[in-house]
Amino acid sequence: MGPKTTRRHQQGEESKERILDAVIQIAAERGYEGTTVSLVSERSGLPVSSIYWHFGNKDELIAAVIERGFRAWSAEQAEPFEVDPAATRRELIAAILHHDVGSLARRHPEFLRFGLMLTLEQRAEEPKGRTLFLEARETSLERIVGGLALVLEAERIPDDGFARRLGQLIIATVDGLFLATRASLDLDDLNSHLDLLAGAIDLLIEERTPR
Amino acid sequence: MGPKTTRRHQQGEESKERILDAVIQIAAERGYEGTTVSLVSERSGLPVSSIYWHFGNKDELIAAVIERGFRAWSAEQAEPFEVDPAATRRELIAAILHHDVGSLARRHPEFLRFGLMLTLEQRAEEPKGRTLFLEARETSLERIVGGLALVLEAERIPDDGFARRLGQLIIATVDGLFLATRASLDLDDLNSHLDLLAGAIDLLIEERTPR
DNA sequence: TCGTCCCTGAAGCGATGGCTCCAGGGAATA
DNA sequence: TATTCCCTGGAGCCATCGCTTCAGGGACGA
Repeated sequence: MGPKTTRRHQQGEESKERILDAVIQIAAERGYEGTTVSLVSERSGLPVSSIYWHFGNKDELIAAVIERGFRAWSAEQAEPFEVDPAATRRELIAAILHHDVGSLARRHPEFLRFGLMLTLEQRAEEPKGRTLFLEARETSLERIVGGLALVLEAERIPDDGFARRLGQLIIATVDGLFLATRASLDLDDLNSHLDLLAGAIDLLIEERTPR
Repeated sequence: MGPKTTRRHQQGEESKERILDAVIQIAAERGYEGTTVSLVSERSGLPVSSIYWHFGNKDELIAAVIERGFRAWSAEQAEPFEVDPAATRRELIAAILHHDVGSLARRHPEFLRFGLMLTLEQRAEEPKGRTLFLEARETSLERIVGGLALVLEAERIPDDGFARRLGQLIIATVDGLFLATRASLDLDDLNSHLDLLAGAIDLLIEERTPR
């Protein structure tokens, strides 16, 4: 399975990375349709034939960049993330928000931006990259719902889909806040809005807590 | 100022409408770049030359469709909207949400969808339509902030930008929820999430109320 | 009935889209 | 040194892109 000519193979991997770097940059600016192979070639400094040699066609190229982005983000999510045991519930929720979704907006803005574009689009035949992004998003939802379910359980709140609804609300809000950074909101505002959101979620849970 | 040949002029207006109908349909599916004049011609049944005769070029065409969408939505927002005087604050907030922003998602989904695409995009020269959409969005924010400010005032909560932050949170959430309808959320869920959001806003205000 | 003006139809411009082909170059292996 | 295999370079295919041009057709006021 291993490559025969290591050195040469390594250079190929580097080329792939350079190409994908160019793709995510362009795609985040101009969307699927606006991402042209010749532009990718120009910005990456590699010839068109290399792009096709590595990725086969445009759809696979786009899919590859989504996959790489999701992998990078997943790796970060998997990092253990410690919380002060004395933290309030609200602080705990805020921590989840910042770690799980806020990080996406902060550390992989191009990935999220392009992913949201793909989400909005709809063409005759679904780009592979769109499917991948939606799956990634679903995975992320499950993660958040899992975290919320633990919180609800600790409060003895029966979870009849409540955690899921909260999770959907959270993801939606973060998406929307990120979108707003494309208009007039700046990144610092985004973080403070995340805290506001954490407060709102906390209060919604409080309201449901039996006593 | 009036048209000379009324009948012919009227037909021209109808053609314009048919063209814009085709544009918003295509643009909501495929974005700015994916909206080609020849496709618009095909779907509207009118020749390319008519499109250019009416709108001059592609950028103006896109701008016109955004403008029409915003006008339609504004007209609806301007409609008086009555609230039960006995309504709770939460119900009042929910009513504002449904009337001001929810209506956009429900009644002009293509407009919102395309607008969000434009918001995400960024090309060398900003399309006129994008600027228009962002202005529309700003107007809408002011409206909501105005409504919230009244609520805060009634509760004697000092408004040091709190209303604006809530407004931004609301718009972001609605955008995000709409986005989610492009993935897996259905429209009924959107409405129930709006109520959840109204509850969250209500609780955030409650928390700030001096007593 | 005539001329005017709004709009349409068809043809076609240069540029660019995705994609293919194929002759190599150059490191690794024999 | 000879051979193999990964990758690159560049020319070029055909379709379609945005956009333009211009000769009319048809309803109107005169």
